[in-house]
Amino acid sequence: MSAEMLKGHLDAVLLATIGDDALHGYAIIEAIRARSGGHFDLPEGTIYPALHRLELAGLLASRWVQPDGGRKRRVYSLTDSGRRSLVERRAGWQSFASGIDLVLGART
Amino acid sequence: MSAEMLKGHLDAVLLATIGDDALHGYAIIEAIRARSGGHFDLPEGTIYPALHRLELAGLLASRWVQPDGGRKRRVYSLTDSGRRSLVERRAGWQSFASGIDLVLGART
DNA sequence: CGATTTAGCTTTGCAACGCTAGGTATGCAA
DNA sequence: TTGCATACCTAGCGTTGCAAAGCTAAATCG
Repeated sequence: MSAEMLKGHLDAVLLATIGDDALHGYAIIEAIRARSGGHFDLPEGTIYPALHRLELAGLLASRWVQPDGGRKRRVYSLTDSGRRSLVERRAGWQSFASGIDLVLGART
Repeated sequence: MSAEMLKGHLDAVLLATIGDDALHGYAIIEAIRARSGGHFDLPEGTIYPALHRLELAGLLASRWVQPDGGRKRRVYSLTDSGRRSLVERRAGWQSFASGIDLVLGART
């Protein structure tokens, strides 16, 4: 599932997944898979450009980390602006979802 | 609201709005506005191309109707394939929405 | 009657975005 | 040494919602 449905909601997913942690791209992919109950299994070509986009927009900050044994990772965390945006997007999602629910007559 | 969120869900909205009725484009726009509780106020440039797309895909059928007084309207109704697709899309939406809910930690 | 508003349909072209597909590089186990 | 998992990056494609513009016909109002 999840063909093109994600459009416009990926940013919220990323921001929420990172939350108060500091995660690198690969870990984010796994976290999304886990936390969505297997609903979302997003490819790298989706995640990495999106992270760059969010960093450019000032919602994420990144730094390179060299763990003991293992290769360098780029680790992302929310900026203040990102935290604010997450709150907005959560509300936006709920408003949107209730609108769709009404029209589809689902979850009434 | 609803900047680009609708991407990938418009077809379901249209199919569900038409349902067992036979509606023309303008009426569909108003019906969506009404049934969504004002959440969605979609412009014509969104609706009409989408209707054509769905007709081309065989999910909708259209015919021209000349009402007593008033100008000609193009009236759409679901085909069998469209009805089947609606069922799938409803399920798809619920699956998708519950995935997002899980990740966002909303509506838990 | 003329002017404006509302209903009703169409089309062109843009911008955004998720994804496919390809590539690079590192560490570890068989 | 082969292979796999980890980890990152990017060019380019296809879809899609939307803004903008235009057209026609009915209704409303001065």
